[in-house]
Order: sequence, then structure tokens, then C-alpha cells
Amino acid sequence: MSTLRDIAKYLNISTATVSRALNDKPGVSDEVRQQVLRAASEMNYVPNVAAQGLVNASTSTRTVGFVCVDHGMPISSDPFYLHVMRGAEQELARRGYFLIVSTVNASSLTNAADLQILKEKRVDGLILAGPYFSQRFILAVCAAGMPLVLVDNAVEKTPVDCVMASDEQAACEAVSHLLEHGHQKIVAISGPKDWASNRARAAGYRRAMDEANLPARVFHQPATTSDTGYAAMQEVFQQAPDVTAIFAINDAMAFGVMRAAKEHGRSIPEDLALVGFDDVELSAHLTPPLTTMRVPKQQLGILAGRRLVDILQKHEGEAPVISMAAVKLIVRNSCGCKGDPA
Amino acid sequence: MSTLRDIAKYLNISTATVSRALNDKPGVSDEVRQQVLRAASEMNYVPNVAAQGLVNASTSTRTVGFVCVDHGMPISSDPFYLHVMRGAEQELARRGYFLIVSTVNASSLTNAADLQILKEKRVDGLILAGPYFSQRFILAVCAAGMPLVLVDNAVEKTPVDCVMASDEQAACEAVSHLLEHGHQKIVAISGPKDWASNRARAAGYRRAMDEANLPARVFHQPATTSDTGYAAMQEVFQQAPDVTAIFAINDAMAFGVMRAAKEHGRSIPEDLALVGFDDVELSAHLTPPLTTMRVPKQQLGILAGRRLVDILQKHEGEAPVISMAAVKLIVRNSCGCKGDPA
DNA sequence: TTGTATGCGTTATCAA
DNA sequence: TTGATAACGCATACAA
Repeated sequence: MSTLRDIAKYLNISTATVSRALNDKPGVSDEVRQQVLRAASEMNYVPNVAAQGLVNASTSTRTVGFVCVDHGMPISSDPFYLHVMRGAEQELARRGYFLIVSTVNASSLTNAADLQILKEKRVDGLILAGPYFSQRFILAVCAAGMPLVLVDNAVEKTPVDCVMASDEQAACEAVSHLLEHGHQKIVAISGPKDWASNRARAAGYRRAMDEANLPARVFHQPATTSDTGYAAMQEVFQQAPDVTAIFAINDAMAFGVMRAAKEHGRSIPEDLALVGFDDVELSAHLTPPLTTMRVPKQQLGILAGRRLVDILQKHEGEAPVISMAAVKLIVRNSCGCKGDPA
Repeated sequence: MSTLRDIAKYLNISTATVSRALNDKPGVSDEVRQQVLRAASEMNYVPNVAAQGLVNASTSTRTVGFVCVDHGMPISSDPFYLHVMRGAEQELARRGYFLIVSTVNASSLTNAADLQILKEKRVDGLILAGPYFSQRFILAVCAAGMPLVLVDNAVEKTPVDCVMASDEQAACEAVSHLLEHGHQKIVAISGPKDWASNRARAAGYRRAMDEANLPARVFHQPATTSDTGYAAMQEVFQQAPDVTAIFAINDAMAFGVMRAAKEHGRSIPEDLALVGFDDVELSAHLTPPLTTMRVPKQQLGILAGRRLVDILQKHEGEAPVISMAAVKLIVRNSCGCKGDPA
């Protein structure tokens, strides 16, 4: 409840000195600095953000925004980004920042600059989570001078800070696992081509196939849901009925694959091997349990938060960096490996 | 980017008048008011929260905090409160408020008033989600004059705003379903006695048993996780080996029950019927699929957000209210009902 | 090293 | 109905 002035009065010095001492600025004798620090803690001083935010734009709100887009789908079935958010919040809190979360619906994403959170200058920086943000939108935010970190997204030409899973390599590993099982006719099922993670994962698939001198084929869908996985599988059954293994670009699509396979009387993994990607909660509990690549969702958030604070505190000096979190193969049964005895 | 002064200058009037017009305060002619409103929208005026927050505490930050506690457990396995948060964010955004999320660890919950979010006066009100907040803590927050809405929690004597599921009635319904299957020896498995939802659900169980003139017995555990569900089940097998049906206070505990039953060679539902509570994502996908009571998690958040804004805007006039969201029985197989042909 | 003075954008008080 | 002006709490340019 006490203010800078209270401390100044108490010590019979000026508020300017108190401010300098508290902010580790030069121009204060060590002795006075100590006194101020002690008094501040005794008097339970807490800076007033509003006042700080008001002063010449140099200062900050120590708040960042976490934005993801509500794409109609029942997000409840995919708490992926919620876990990312948790990670971000955790890291941000550790470094003294607060997190404002905001879900925008896809339609309001056209005009870049009418994110309420931006207009009101409530945040020092933004974490944009998910592939639904368009290049144009992202670049517009950048152009507005707002520090930015992308999660599970990336822009093509311009360098922008982002954190991804190591999609390409992990996809390659997933497909290699299928190859080790002896499969040769392996097809990939994916969502939109222009999503960064899809692109990278498809590339990993292609590399693995190429290294094995096998032809690659990717079936694209407009989304990466269970339903589109199902739809993709119908295509596969029609156009490539002899495939023996599927690499699904994410677990949700893999679920659709399982449903389609069951309807076609193909049992997994005997008649059709399957590997997913993400390792969402459900995957371990399906029949058969899904072999998949585990993306460290919370760590993605931690990395994003950490990077954003670095940018904020270093006054955006350095060039953008791309962070990639390691992904782990989780062997369960859908690939053909034997299950746990349990 | 434009300020009050910009508008004032543009219209050749004073900032005071502009402020009054924009805030629907009396003392402005309709004509001027119209002009101001038009100019504001033309000039793309957005109020500066920092400045508003600085001025005599009368004004607000239009921000509320959503805090839940990190209780060591891998929260990832239970995104319950994340869904609540989504609901809150959605409703709050609709009413022009922002949401700061904050996860505190259990240990820092002792000193009520050192929630950073409170000290810094960043929020106008708080949503406290989950049963982990102690009475003392909650009352301390209230005493600090911070508007407050509880979710899935409630205090004993003092009236505090809160939103719950209709736990008592739903539990009664769940147990009734078991009774309709002809079960008589039905036992309840629960967590801590002093959690509001556990108390209410146990009461519902007791009422149903009582109405059927059957003896009731509740096995308590220190938490409501899969592991404690498993532990509780061990007790049941020892102390009441002849039970034929279990009412688990939540799905997580039900998962533990299923595991224990399998180990004891009791198959569900043939040898042991089971009903859970919450309907988390996983429940539909277990073998057998879990019959359970569906708690509308997102709606809980919506209700909490709505109530908090009401409090904030009505200047905390009226008395606290308890909102209870309806809960729906989801019949699957663990209770003994036949499954879907699918 | 320290203090004085000013401004940030808004609301509130008081006078016109 | 309007306008001038003083706060709000802090950071900083400038003077001492």
C-alpha cells in the first residue's frame, strides 16, 4: 500500500533517488541504496503497474498475452494449447510476468490490429499459439512493433521467433519405426499443407521414405481432426488399398484412421499399422493403444515464455530464433509392437 | 493511438467534457455527446487502462484473475479447470473484461495476502477454482475487499459467491441408477470430507441409499486421484468384499477402481458395477466405457465470469449467490447397461 | 551523488 | 452545460 513517496519521506530523500535505487539504476550511493531496499521491504512496497505503464512508454506492464484461436471445433477434445499455456504461465510467473489469455474466433482474425489486447496496450508482448494465424496477421502484429513468439507456427520468409516441436526429425523417426516393422507401402495423412508443423512432419515422412528408396504419398485434408482423418482414410482405401501402414500427422487424425479401419474390417495393427503424433491424453487408452510421438506441450509453453521475456528484457536486440523441443517415440501397440503384459 | 486530449482538441472542447461523454456521465448536452462519440470512433480512440487505473480507485482495470492451485499432481491428466478457465475467459471477453491466469503452488497458499496478483492491484476481482483453497485463505481475500467468485468450492458459515455443479442431486441420481440395476450393496468412494463437492456428492449418495432403506458407507481418501481410488478399492475389498456396486466421487477415482477390480479378477460391470462423476475426456474411451455424471465444465466458468462481472458492475450491492449448474447422467457400460452396438 | 520539476492519460472537483 | 485544474504514482531530463 505504500508508495515511492512514502519511502522517500520516511528516509528524508527524494522520490527520484528511491526510484533509482529500486530500479538498479546508476547514480545512487551504495549506502542509500541499501537503506531504500530495506525500507521498501519493511514498508511492504509494491510498485503500481498503472503508474509505471503510464510513464514514457519506456516502462512495461510486465504482462504478456497468450492468444489462441477458437476454430469452432470443440476444443475440449484437444487441450493441446491449454497445456502450452500452462507452461507459459509457469515460466512467466517465475520471471515476474503475468499472463492474459485471450481466445479469438477465426473470423476476427482478418484485421490484424483489432486485437483488443493490443489496442489497449495491456501487454508488452504476445505468444501466438497454433497454426491458425495467417502470415499476414502475424506480420501485421510484428509491424506494429509488438514483441512476438509463435508456438507451433512459423512464417515463411521473414524471420520471427518461434518454438516448435522437432517435427521433421520426429516424423522421420516415426516412419523409420514403421519401416523397421518391415512395412513398405506407407502413406501419410495430413492436414493443410501450409501449416508449419504439417509441412515439417510431411517432410520428415518423405525423407524417411526416400532414404529407404520407397515412394512417398501424402493425403491432405483441410483440417487435422478425427473426422478428417476418417475422410482421408476413405481416400486411402480407394486410391491405395494395398497400403500396410499409416503415418498420421497427429493423434486426432489417427483416431479417425482407427475408426475407418474398423469399419473396413481392417484390424490394427495386424492388417494396418499406425503411428500418430502429439501423444494426447487419449492415445494411451484406445484399443489398441496408439504408438505416437510425444510432443512436450508444457515445455513448448515454457520455451515460448522464456524466449519472450528474453526479448523483452534485452530490448529486442538480437535476431529471431527458432527453438525446437525434442520429441520422443512412445511405443505402444498400434504400430505392431507387442503391448505391455498389463 | 489517440487520446482524450486529441478528441478534445479536435472538437475544440475540454477533456473533461469528452471524458464525461464517453463515460455516459450526466452533464453533457446530447449534441456534444454525439459529436464526441462520433469523433472517438472515427479517431479510433481506445481508453488507456493504465491512466484509468491510476486515477482515484473509483475506476477499474477491467481485468479479473483466474487462480487455481498446482497440487503437485500432473494436472495434464485432468484439464478440468482448464475447461472452466476457457468458459470464464469466453464470458469475460464478451463483457469487455480480460483474464489473467495464475497458478499458485499449494505451499504459497498460507499467507493469504501475498498473492502477487493482489498486491499489485492488477485485477478488479478473482475467480478461485478448485477445492484446494482453505476457508481461511478465502475469507482473507474477502476481508481484503476483493470481489470473489468460487468455483467448485464453498465456505461453510460465511456466504460467499460460488458456482458448483448440482452435486447432491446428481449424486443421488447416479446412485439411483445403480439401484435400478438392482444393486443393494453400494458403497461410495470419496476424497477429503471437507471439500464442498465431495460433501455434497456423498450427501446425495446417502440420500439415495436412505430413500431405498439401504445402509450407506463412504470410504474417504486424502485425494481424489486414480491412485487414491485404487487405494480405496483395496479397503473395500477387505472390509466389504460383498459390495456389488461402487459410486466413485469422480472419474479419476473410478479409473483407480477399474484398475483394482481388474487385479482382483472382478470384471466390470458383471461382477461390479461402477458409476463415476465429472465425465472427463478419457471416460468414454475406457474398457468398459464409464457411466458417469457429466459436469458442464465450461459452463461453470461462464457462470463464474458472469457472476463476477455482475458483482463488479453493481458495485457489490447484493448478497452472495450460489449458482448450481445442472449435471447430466451419461449412460455407458460400467453400470451394467448395454453398450452401443458401435 | 542527489534533488527538482515535468509529463504520462484519465477522472474528479470546483468554479464559471 | 462546460472548462480549468488538480490529483493518481512513477520515471526521467536536467539542475545542483
